Amino acid sequence: MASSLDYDADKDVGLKKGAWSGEEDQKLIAYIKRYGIWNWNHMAKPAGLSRSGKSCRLRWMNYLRPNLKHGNFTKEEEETIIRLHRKLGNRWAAIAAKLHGRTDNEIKNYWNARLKKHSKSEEAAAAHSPKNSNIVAAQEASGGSSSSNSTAATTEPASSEEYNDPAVPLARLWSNDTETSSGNTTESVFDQVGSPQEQHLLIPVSEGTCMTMEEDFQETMSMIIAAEGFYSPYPNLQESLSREYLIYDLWDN
DNA sequence: AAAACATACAACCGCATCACT
DNA sequence: AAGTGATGCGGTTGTATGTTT
Repeated sequence: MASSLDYDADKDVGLKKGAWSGEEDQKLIAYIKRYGIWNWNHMAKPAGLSRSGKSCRLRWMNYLRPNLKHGNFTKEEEETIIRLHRKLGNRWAAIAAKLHGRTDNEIKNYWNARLKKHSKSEEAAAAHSPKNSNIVAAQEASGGSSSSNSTAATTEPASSEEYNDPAVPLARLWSNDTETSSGNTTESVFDQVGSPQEQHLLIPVSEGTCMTMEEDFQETMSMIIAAEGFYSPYPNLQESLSREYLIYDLWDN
């Protein structure tokens, strides 16, 4: 059975695929900030996105979610991954759970890159030491030895400061949020008015008046689009993120 | 300078599992 | 208990970017 989040692949040919634009990021963040996460399949449309729920979820979980770290892994993180992988195997989500701010996807990518690099050197090494495993080789390569000239760590582990830097802007986006550890916002309009299903996608906008979530969101977005001002955390997210700050200013006040 | 190759990472896909009715 | 929808996970692919030849 295809899951509901797979439906897009089969039916909704019109849905956009591929890399997310800054504008799309902006819409998704703004929408979640305002309404919270209630149903990925039904959130995309009112958020103004021609994306599948699955795509939205993935983008959120792997990139837009607050408190995510971006950038190179630290030595400590690297060692943790190796240790946990030895213990848990390819259970990336479980490993990610132990590394705050890192996603399973990121860890998986990192590990696979390492394994690829190591598989070659390991084959050579295997001639000398047949018992060597990928994990051991990876551990040795990343190990504390000063001569960790491992090919694996081409992405040389960054200092804490280094890897923190790129994450700052997104972290700032969410710095004033109340959220769960999983990154889901816990306070949304639904805390006051009930779930979207319950409210038939209607939210109160003033005394005695309601509008649909889509209308409300579009109205807010139009205000934001009209605004100016930039903050440029990521080169490719320049405009979107700057708009985000304006969004939060508007909504927080 | 340009082509070929390597690398990193974002995103997609299919399946498993969970939750609800 | 079975059916259905929603979510999560891991494997894989596509592509942008960097490096080498």
